Amino acid sequence: MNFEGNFPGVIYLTKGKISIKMTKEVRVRFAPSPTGALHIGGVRTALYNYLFAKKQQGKFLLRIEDTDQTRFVPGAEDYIKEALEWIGITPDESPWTEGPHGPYRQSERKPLYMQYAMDLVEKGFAYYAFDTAEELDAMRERLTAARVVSPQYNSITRTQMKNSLTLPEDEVKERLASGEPYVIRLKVPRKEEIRLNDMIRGWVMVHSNTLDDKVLMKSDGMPTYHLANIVDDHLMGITHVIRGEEWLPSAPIHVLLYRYLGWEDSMPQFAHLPLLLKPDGNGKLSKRDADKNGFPIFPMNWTDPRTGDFSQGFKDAGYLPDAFVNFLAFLGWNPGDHREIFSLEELIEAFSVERIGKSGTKFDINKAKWFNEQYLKAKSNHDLAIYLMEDLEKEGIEILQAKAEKIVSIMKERATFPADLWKEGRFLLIAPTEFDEKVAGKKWNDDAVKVLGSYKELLEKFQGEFTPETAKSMLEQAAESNEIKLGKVMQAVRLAITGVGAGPDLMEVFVIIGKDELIKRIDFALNTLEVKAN
RNA sequence: GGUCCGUUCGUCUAGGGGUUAGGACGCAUCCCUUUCACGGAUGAAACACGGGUUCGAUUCCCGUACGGACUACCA
Repeated sequence: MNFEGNFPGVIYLTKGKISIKMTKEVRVRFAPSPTGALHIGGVRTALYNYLFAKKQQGKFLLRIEDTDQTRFVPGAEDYIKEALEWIGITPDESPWTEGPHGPYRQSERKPLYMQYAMDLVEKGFAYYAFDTAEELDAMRERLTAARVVSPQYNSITRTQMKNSLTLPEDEVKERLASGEPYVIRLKVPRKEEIRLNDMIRGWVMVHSNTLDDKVLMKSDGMPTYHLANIVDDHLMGITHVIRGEEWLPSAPIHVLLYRYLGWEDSMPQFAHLPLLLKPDGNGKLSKRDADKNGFPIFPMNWTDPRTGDFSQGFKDAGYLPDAFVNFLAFLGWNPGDHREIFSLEELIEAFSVERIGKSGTKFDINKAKWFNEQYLKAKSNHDLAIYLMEDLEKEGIEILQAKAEKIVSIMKERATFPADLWKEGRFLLIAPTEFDEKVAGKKWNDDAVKVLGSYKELLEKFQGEFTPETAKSMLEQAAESNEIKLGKVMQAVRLAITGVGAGPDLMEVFVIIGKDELIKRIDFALNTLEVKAN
């Protein structure tokens, strides 16, 4: 991290150890726009902000950036709230837990912004513009036709447009008084080198002649992102702005705004995060890629209220929140050692902006699955059993907690998602009605028929406690009495009982199924399967 | 096109002027085992290219290529 400028703290050297004491509380914000479901990239931005804040014992705020009323999507705000809740990060200040700097919804802060825009106009750093959309289009077309490389409203073109810089003062007043629509634009200086020290990228320099006169106040009286975010960050005491790389090109505008508003001394430090890229090929990760490759891109299910488009979320696909967070944290960051599994608490402890990478990160769903498996295996049988029982309930099946735990204990090694517990362990509770033909063709033979026949008899006579050990010894006995090696028929036995050729330890399976049911299944298999193999 | 950002195994990445370039996912093989899985072991697999600087560059500098972001009265 580069602490040039306004490092909000003091560095102490005690007993050879460097300790940093923050004299100014670290305050960061996540500022999504409620225009739809929260994209996974946005969730990661929120996570990194949170981790940074908590690591510094600072505050994490959530601010809703809803200055574009045309893009408002009902439900999006609740979605953001619930998504953050799901991954376990709670904002210290938000529209729902107001702090000292509210409101936390920009639409509710509307009356605040105009005075700052006016301040800029008065100081000569901004101006009124009356150009219509058509006039702007015409200007761009004219410039394109004249082979101007990048047509923009800037220090040159503004002299030919309708604004308070070109119009007589009286006319400007008149237009304003008559209620004619207008915007307020930033007057970007013609020749100036704008420098900014990004915590991730170091010094970034941009010449002002490549910047255009950004609209600050829209004709509907709402501020644009550029103005609102600076005003709010300043008013809310934000010390660090951690956001996506897509903001880097407009960061110089923001520096200019801090300067013109007279807030440069308390300007936050910027950190622009690398983008999340498509898994295949190139470009920013989008919902299209997710649909195409069959993986989620949103934290939770989302149905677009305008199109009715449904997207499955990570939560609903069976991802555990801890696993999801762990996976997300490693998309662009690493702790610098070889550890991989981190709880949220551990992530806070290990997190630092210095260890965030610079380059874009391709999205690999396999890694997410691997993390999920790790977390699933680490879960207690007790918790997983509750999950399993809920799944079973949907099919009208009720079992005891103890039995559910037993099932979970042998199934969780091979599950990626909690739902796999039941999906792949179905045969433990429901007898097969058909058999895997491939396995039957290869393994089902006369020997298997003989052994199973004997085994059935032994089971019927058996009185003691049915355990994996007794189940095994009887099966061995059944094989021996037919002078058949048990190993030769094991697969066939498994097939007869479970219907498939693979699964957990068979004796454990037998005990869960139970002696009586076992006998029924042997009968069914013996009556159904035809011997094709030898 | 312009501006800005980036480039280490297929992917996520560690590292950093002298290393057998390390780990993880995935893949392959083997071991464990009644099967599958788990676990363990092993293996294939990378410093974009060209110039400098240097005794030495993957590491520093400059170009080139490639990729990306931005280029709205959207955020």
